[in-house]
Amino acid sequence: MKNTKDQISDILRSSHLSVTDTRVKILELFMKSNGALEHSDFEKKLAGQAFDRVTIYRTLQAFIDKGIIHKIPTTDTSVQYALCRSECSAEDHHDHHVHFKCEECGNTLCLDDTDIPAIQLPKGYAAHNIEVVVSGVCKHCK
Amino acid sequence: MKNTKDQISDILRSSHLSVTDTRVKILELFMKSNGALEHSDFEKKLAGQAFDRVTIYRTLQAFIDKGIIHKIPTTDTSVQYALCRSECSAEDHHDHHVHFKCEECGNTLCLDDTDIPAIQLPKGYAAHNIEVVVSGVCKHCK
DNA sequence: TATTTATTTGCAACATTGTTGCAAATAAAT
DNA sequence: ATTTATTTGCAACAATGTTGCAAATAAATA
Repeated sequence: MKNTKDQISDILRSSHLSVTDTRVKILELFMKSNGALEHSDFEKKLAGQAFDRVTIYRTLQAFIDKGIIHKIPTTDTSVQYALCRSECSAEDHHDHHVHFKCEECGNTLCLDDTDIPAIQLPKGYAAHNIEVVVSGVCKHCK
Repeated sequence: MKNTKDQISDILRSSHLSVTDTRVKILELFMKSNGALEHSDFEKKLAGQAFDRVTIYRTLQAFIDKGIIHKIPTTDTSVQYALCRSECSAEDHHDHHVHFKCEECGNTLCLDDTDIPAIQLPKGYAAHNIEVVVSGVCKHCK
């Protein structure tokens, strides 16, 4: 059984990204976290550890480009990021699961086993991607 | 049949908001538009007409608070706003319709007649609100 | 392993977006 | 017409996101 560091190196290498401190650290945080993270979370969690704001932006963008993480839509100006499952690739982010935002703890979760139902669009509309974000109370807060 | 200005005054008054130039102008833009609008749209459309940035922020927030408009989630830092239908109120934004973002024209539309299907959440999760944003190609761009 | 090459990082500077307090202007109430 | 309450615009600030470039680091090569 591989340790986390090795897993992370593998993910980076298979995405053709060099293995650097920042990238390892950020992926570690994703793997430790049970929910989505946003940019400011990284600035907080990495505070004092001398990771530049700009580097965090660029790292997250690189992970998006390579299909390692995906964005979750929000109604505010924050951008939530979560790890993709293994099936995702750079070209095709098929994260066909529901996202859940808990109004109590504020956490956003990927409900990996909750499928997105088919939606009957009006005539003339073609769907490429469907995002579902449910808000409410999660099982830990109820 | 009432004209738009009168309709707008009615909406504002019934929400207990004073009828001011900025509010009328912004509601007009919403009524003219066939899709969602974001803050920067107003800065552009109202450019030269001496409406302060801050006033636009406060106007949009007031409209949200009164249930006149609602936000549509996005995966970027923009915030999209669209008119609510008459059934919405300050306490209850029940906009149970699907939102559609066209990848061609960039427009975001409310598909008012497309219902959001029921979603079976895992045990322990309680849903208060469900947001569905479909992206693809709209009927005008196909 | 040492050296070269390619990539990534941190810094500085800047652009954009969102917020707050307060006096002046405007709308509503009297 | 006057008073009262609300809204606006300005200034100043805070937070967030972007770009160019030299220095640092990782990967590739010898």
